[in-house]
Amino acid sequence: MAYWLFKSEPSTWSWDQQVAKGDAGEEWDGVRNYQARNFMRAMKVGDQGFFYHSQTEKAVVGIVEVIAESHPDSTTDDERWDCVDIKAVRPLSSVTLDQIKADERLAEMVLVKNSRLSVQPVTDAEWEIIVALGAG
DNA sequence: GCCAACGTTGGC
DNA sequence: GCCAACGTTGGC
Repeated sequence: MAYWLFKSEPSTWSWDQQVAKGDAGEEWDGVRNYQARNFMRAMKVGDQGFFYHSQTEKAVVGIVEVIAESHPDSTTDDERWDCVDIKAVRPLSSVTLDQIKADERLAEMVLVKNSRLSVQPVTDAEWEIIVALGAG
């Protein structure tokens, strides 16, 4: 099983909105970046990911799970863009970007190295560290 | 609100 | 196929 990170501006699509969708989940649509799309194409049902709020909050706020593998993005007719469906699993006590940057074990995270990429892979080690930080 | 970084587009 | 111009993102 692989781990990922999904980034969203809370004013556009927030954790609360994701939670409101329940087990039915929702498309992670709107991605128009090849790297991010390719990561979504690599996802399998059951993979887990962090839900990250950019902009005002800049924190990992919850855990999501992939419930449908990549398929055409329903928000565009452009066949280049695919997306997966995800559902909220459980909230985390916020792990802020500051905390992540302050932890030298997380210095290689894509979130730190390439902050603009909206869908990213997370290593097993990074996953464990952040889950622990978010245990509250 | 600004600006740096980065990805994408389009002209050549 | 290169590269300049442009648009977008996200941290500050």
